[in-house]
Amino acid sequence: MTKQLLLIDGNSIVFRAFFAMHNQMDKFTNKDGLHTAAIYGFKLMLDHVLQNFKPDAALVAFDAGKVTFRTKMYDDYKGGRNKTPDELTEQIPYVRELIKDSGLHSYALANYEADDIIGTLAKKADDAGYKTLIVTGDRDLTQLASEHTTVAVTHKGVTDTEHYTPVHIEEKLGITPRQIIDMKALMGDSSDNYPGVTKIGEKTALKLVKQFGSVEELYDRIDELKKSKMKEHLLADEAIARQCKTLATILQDAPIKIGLADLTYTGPQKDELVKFYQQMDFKSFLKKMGADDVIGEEDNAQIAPIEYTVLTKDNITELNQLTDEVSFYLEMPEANYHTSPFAGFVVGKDGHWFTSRNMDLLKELPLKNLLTSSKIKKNVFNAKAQIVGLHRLGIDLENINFDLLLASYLLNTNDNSNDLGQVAHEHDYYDVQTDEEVYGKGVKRAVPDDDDVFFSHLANKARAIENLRKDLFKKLDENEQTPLYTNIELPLTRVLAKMEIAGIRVDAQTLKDMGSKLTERLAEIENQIYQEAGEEFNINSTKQLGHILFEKLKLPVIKKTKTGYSTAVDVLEKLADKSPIVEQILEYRQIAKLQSTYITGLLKVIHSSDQKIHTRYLQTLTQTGRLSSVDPNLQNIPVRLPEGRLIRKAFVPSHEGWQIFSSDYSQVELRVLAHITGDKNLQEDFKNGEDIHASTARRIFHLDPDAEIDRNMRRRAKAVNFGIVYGISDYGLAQRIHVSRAEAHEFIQNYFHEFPGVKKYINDTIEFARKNGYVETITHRRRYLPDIHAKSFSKRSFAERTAMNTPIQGSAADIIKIAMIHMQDELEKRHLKTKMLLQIHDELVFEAPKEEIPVLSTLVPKVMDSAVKLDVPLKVESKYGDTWYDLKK
DNA sequence: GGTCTCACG
DNA sequence: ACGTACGTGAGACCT
Repeated sequence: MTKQLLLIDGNSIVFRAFFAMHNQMDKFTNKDGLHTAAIYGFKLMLDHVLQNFKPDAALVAFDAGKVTFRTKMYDDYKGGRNKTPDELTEQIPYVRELIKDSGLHSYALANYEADDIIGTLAKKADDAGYKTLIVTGDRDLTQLASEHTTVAVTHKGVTDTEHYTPVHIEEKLGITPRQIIDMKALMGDSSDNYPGVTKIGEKTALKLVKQFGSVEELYDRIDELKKSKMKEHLLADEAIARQCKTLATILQDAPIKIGLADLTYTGPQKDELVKFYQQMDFKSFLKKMGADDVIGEEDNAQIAPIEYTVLTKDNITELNQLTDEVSFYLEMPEANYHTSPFAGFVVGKDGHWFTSRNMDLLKELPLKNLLTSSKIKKNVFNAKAQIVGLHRLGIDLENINFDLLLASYLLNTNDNSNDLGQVAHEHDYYDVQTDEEVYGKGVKRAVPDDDDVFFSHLANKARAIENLRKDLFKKLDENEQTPLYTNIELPLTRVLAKMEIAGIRVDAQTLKDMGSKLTERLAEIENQIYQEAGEEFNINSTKQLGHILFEKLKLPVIKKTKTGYSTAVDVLEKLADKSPIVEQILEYRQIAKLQSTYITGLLKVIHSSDQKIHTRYLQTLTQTGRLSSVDPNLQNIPVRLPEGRLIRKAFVPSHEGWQIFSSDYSQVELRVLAHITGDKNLQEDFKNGEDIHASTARRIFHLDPDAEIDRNMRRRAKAVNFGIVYGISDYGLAQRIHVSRAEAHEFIQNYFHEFPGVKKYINDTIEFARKNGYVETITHRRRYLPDIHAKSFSKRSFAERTAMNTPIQGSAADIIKIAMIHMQDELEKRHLKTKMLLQIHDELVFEAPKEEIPVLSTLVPKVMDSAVKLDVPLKVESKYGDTWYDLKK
C-alpha cells in the first residue's frame, strides 16, 4: 500500500479562511469575544480534505516570521503588504491547537517560509515513494506538482479546490511545473513584490518559456530574438530576472529538523477537540462529533429519528385528541406566500405528528376547527406567512401562541434567516435540517417526491418549534422582552397580515400611459447623449459611461469607486457646468429609474385577479425594529421630485366613492431623541410647539429669540438635527451642507453646548454598549453590537454611531407599531369599513369611504399620538384625496 | 453574486 | 492618520 502524505500551507489557508468568512465575521466570535472565522474555516478545510484523502503522515507548515533568506537577498520581498489584521493574528495560536487536537503536526523554521518546508518534505516523500497532497491558497506552490505530488489550490472559499498535476498544468499553461518558476521570474509577482522583467506579463512570459524552456536557456540564446523593445528590456533586466528566479524557487533542501517518520497522522483526539469546540462555540461541529460516535457519518443521521402519521380522511378524527396546544406548519416552498404553491403541512404535539400533502384535509372539520379554535394554542414559524397562506385556503388561524421566527428575531436581530432549520441551529437545536439541505438550492430546489423524506422534514420542523418554545420564552423573559413579544410584535403580525391581504389597488392604465411618455422622452435624451458623446454606448453601464466622461471627454475625476470612476449624482452635479452631457445623463438616470423600477416593476406585480399589489412586510429583518417591504417595496414610492411623485397617481382606492387617507408623525425621531436624552432645551422647544429646525438654528447660531430665520439657516440646522440622530462627523456634515469642515465642527460643538443632554446621552449609550454588548429601545428591543470593541477604527466608529442611532430609530419604530395595533382595534371595534393599507416608517396609509374621512381625521391622529406617553408631545398630520398623489390637508 | 446607483424614511 | 451619517430594496451591468 502506497503511503500518503498531507502537507498544508498553514499561513495561506488561514488567510483564505479568514477572508472567505470575512463578510460574516460577526457570526464568528465566541463568547469571550475571540474572532473564530479563520479557525472555523481551517476546520472546514481540514474536514473536507480528510474526507477524500486518508494520510499516513500529515504536517501543517507555517512561516516563522517576516525575515527569511529571501528578504536578506531582496529587501523588498513581500514588501508593501498590508499589516495582518489583529482579528486574524489572535486566531493563530488557536489554529495550532486545533491542528494538534486533530492529530496533525505543525512546524515552522526560522529564516524559511512555509513553502520551503513543504517543498523539502514533498521531495523527501517523492524519494520515499509516498503519494503527496499539498493544500494551499497560493498558486506558487503548483511548481511542486509531480507524478506523485498533487497541489490543491483553494479556488473560492476554502473547500473548493483546483487540483494541479503535471498533466493539468500542461493542459492549462502548456508548460511543466518547474517551468512555472521561469515564468514567474520573467513576469514577477506583485503580491510577493518582486518585479520581473519590465513590460513582461503572463502572456509574454509564457511564450518565452515555451520557446526557450528556461530563463538560463533564454539568455544563452538571446540572439535568436529579433530586435525589439522586449529584447531590450530582457537584456537590461537580466540580473533581475535571474534574481527573481531564485526568489520564485521553492527550496527542496531546506535544513528542516524533522523527517517523514516524525509526521505520523494519529487522527483526532476526541476529548481534546470537544473541549476546544466548546471554547470556540462551534456548536455544529460538537453536535456532529456526538452523533458520529453512535450513528456514523451520514449527514442526516445526526437527526434524532422521528415518527409521524400520514393524515387521511379516514384517520383525521385522531386530531380530536389535540385539545390544548399544537405545533403547526404549512409548507409554502416559494418565499412569496401570497402566490406560493402549497406543498404540505404538519400538525401535532409531543411525538404525535400528522402530516400530508393533501390541502383538502385542511377543510375537514377536525383540522379546520383546531386551526380556527380560540381555545387551542398554535405554535408556528413565521405566523404571518401561516395566516396569509391559510387565509388563501379559507381558514382563519386563531390563537397563535409562539412564533419561533419572531421570538428568535427579538432575541437577536442578527439571526434573521427565514429558514426554520437555520434558526433552530442558531439556538443549538440540530434535530432538523435546513430547507436547503432537504430541498436543494437554485434550479435544483424542489420538494422531494419521496414521502418519507418530505414528511420527516415537516415533522422535524413541528418538533423543533415545540422543543424551542420553552427555551425561547425563557430567554425573552430574561431580556425583559416578553411584553415586547406579547403586546407588540405578535399582535402586529396579525395587523400586517390583514394589510397585506387587503393590498392596494394600482391602476395599470395610468402606469402604462406614463410609461409610454417616459419611453419617448428617454429616446430623445438618449440621442442627445450619443450626439454629445460622439458615439453610441450603454448609458446604464457605469463602466462605459465612465469611459465616455472621463477618458473621451476628459472631464475631471472627482471620485473613484473600487472598480472605476464614480458617476453618482453628487459627482455629476459637480461636473454639470463642464458639459451639457452631464445634465442629460442626470435626466436620463431619473427617467430610466422611474421606468424600470416604478413603471415596469410595479406593472409586473399587480395581481390580475383584483388589480391590487400585495406587498410583504418583513417583520424580522431590520437591525432597528423597522419593517421592510418587498415584492414590491411600497416604502420607497417616489415623492420628492415632481416627476416621480406622479407615480402615486396610480395608487387608488379599491372602491368607488372611497379616498386615500394618510397620517404621519412629524419629526418623530427628534421627539424620541428629546425624550430619551432628557435634554431640557430640546424638550422645551417641542413642548412650546416650536418649528424645531428653526429653534435649533436660533440656538446653534446664537440668534435673538425673535430673529428671522432665513431658509438657509433653517436648512443647515435641519441637517445638523439629522446628523445628530445618525451619529454625526464634521466631515459628513460639511459634505452635506457645503460648508468648511471647520464650520461644520463649530456647528456641532454649538449643538452639544446648547443641548448638553444629547451629548451626555451619546456618551452614556456608547458606554452602555461597550459594557453590555447591546443597546435597546424604549420597549427593550435589542441590537447587539459586537464591533463596539473592534480594533479597526472605522468598524468601531460605525458600531458607536449605530449604538446611538438604534435606540432612536428603533423606538420610533416601536411607537408606530403600537399605534398600528391600536388603530386596527379601533377600526374593528367601531365597525368602520376603512382599511389600513401601508406603513412607511412614520406614516400610515388607509383607504376609506368618503363618509368615514371625518371620523379618521380625529381618530387616527388621536390613536397615533397617544400610542406611548413620552416626555414631549407627539405630533401627527393627516391628509386625504382621491389618489395617493392627490393628498391634501 | 458583487457592485453601483438611486428610490424612500 | 484613520474614513466619514442611520435604516432599507430593486434594477442594471458585469464577471
